[in-house]
Amino acid sequence: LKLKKLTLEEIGKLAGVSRATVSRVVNDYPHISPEIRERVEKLIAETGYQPNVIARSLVSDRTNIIGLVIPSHVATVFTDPYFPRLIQGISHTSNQSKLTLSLFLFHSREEEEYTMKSILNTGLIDGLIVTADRKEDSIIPRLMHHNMPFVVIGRPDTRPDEVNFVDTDNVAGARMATEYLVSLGYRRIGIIASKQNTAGDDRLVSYMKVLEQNNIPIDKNLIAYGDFSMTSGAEAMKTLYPHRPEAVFVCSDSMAMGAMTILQEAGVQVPQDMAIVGYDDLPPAIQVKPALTTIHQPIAQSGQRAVALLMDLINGMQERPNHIILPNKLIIRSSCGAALMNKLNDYISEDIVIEV
Amino acid sequence: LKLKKLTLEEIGKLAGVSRATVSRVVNDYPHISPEIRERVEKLIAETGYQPNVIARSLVSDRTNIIGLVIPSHVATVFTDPYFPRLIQGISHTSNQSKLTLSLFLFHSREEEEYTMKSILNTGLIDGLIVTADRKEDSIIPRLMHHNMPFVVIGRPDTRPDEVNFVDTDNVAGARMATEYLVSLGYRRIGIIASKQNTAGDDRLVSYMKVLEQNNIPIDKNLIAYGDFSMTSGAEAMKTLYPHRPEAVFVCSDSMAMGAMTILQEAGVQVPQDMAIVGYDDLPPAIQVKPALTTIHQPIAQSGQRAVALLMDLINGMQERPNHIILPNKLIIRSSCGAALMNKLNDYISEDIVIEV
DNA sequence: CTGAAAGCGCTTACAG
DNA sequence: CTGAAAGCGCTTACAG
Repeated sequence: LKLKKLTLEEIGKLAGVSRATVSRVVNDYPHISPEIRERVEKLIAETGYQPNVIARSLVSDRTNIIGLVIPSHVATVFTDPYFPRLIQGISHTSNQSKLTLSLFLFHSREEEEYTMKSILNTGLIDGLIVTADRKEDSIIPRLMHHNMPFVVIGRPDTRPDEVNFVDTDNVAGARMATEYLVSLGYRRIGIIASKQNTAGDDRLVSYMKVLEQNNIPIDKNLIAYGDFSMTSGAEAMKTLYPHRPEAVFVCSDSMAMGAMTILQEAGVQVPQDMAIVGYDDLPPAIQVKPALTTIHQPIAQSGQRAVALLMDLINGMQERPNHIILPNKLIIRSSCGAALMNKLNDYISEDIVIEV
Repeated sequence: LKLKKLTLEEIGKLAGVSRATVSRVVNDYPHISPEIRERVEKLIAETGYQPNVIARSLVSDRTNIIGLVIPSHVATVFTDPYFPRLIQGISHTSNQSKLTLSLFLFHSREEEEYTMKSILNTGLIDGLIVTADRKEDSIIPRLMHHNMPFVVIGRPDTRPDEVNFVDTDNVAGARMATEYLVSLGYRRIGIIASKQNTAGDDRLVSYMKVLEQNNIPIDKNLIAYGDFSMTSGAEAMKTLYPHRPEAVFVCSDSMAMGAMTILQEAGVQVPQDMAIVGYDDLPPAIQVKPALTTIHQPIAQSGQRAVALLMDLINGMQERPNHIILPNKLIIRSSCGAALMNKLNDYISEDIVIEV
């Protein structure tokens, strides 16, 4: 079916040289006579010849294909805008590095099992980027038994020390969020957290610490959990709302949007009646809520860094596990008072952006 | 760096047969003596041997890798939940068919140019799924000059007859949406449409036709356009709102959510003060708006059908271009009166779902 | 039913 | 600086 493509051999014949020489020209081998190089390059340009990457891979044992793995536990939240954002970052760096990105999205344990086996054994994939999940049967421990280079997005639950990962500074992010709300004068500050991953843990712990430091008692009625989906955010807000929080730190923008639909139905105005701080790096298209102050998590950048780190691993440029922690920013979209500004400036000013 | 993997040759040595025989066992060639087959299969199971797909591809000229191409013009709306949904469908069928899915997301024209050239010439990709765009420099006409099998998601703008595509029945969908609003008794029915693609065209034309058939004058002030993003939906609603529509058909759920934030700020209750019909197949996680009636577009299913069609093309099972048009459904989440029900039942009952 | 051999399109020591 | 040759790990006529 496929049309026959040109080969090195044929270019060589046309140029009157051997295929070895053409190969050397293609691969920028330095010691080639200028005339031959020119002749061959002209022919390549004219014919549009491009080397067969499969043949090349067979000899080099490198395909320049990397995989993004979304474990089956995570697939259920795959429609969250977090993932397109992550994919944008990964894809961008892959393109620049001339890597091909394959997407492995598993819809069941069996699919995951079968496909992972194939990924690990058939030689198609040079390395993997894996989104963290925390289930018992996580694929991360399993990956550690193989020699496939991989980078985790988010700090993995088990044995993070032994694994390469890229994460954002969730402790500092949640601290900024909570201190911001405290500095606005609120005392009854709720949280919609998550037990889904270590990011959720870090944010909850950091929130509690800030309350303690400010002598604000922790009220369990003001702590709810979601799974990062909009609906779970709405459900969580339903349980929080009866306890009359003045402010809520919602640990993802998607959950925040879900939470706000409940407030809307209840006739609660944000931020006048209740302050909300979200968390994520959703693109402008999603940020239609000027009322929503958020912690900006550089999702796309995480993807970029993950690809760069993975390339180092593939090239053997990395001895011990590397942990990249990217800083977050507080993005304030509504106006805020001078007292707040002073307090925040004292704190970590470069991490705070005011967009009014 | 990579550990040495087992080869056919080595399995053969262990089993005391030639690599040709092992190859035949692996590929289920029928005429093999039972003893040898059993011996080899046992060895394969014990060692976990899996054939090197690169070597296999080099001889078969097939990689079983398909690509999903998001043109650079479309990449800006890639964070819309439409894409994860589409990817879920494509990925699911790819996994089942033992195809590897590669994602080509272009951030600039140059990236698109460079990468498309490589896709078309290096032999890595067996076929492509392309999301439609309508710009002058669309990659679709270009693809037609090559012998790479491809399927378009959405009816392409130019020469659709010559191209394989999967689309949904936007004419029928928009008709259902508009007739639904008409049957509720509304006369001032607005639309937030889009000029981005043929789906937008079809929906707008169908909307206008239904109004005409019901002797409702078309008011240009009630027609606005967006680009499928939430913000554009919000912007569009800002221009519509001053003209006091009683109802608005918004041609995507994302735009509908954007539009509803404006209504919220204006204190307009949906559906009490204004009826809204959206369009898409967003997962339950996004559907936190019971107020929002929508046309259900089977996005994931489109992806599944596209993969199936693409496989046929790759296998040469398809002579002339195939156009798959999937039906939409009207999903009503708020209560509706008996008069409406009668009218809708007369119309196309199986396409209407009431979820109260 | 099974094996030796050719070949897929490259790369890369090795020789000259 | 260049070419002939070996080899990457498979598949598949061809012989037997």
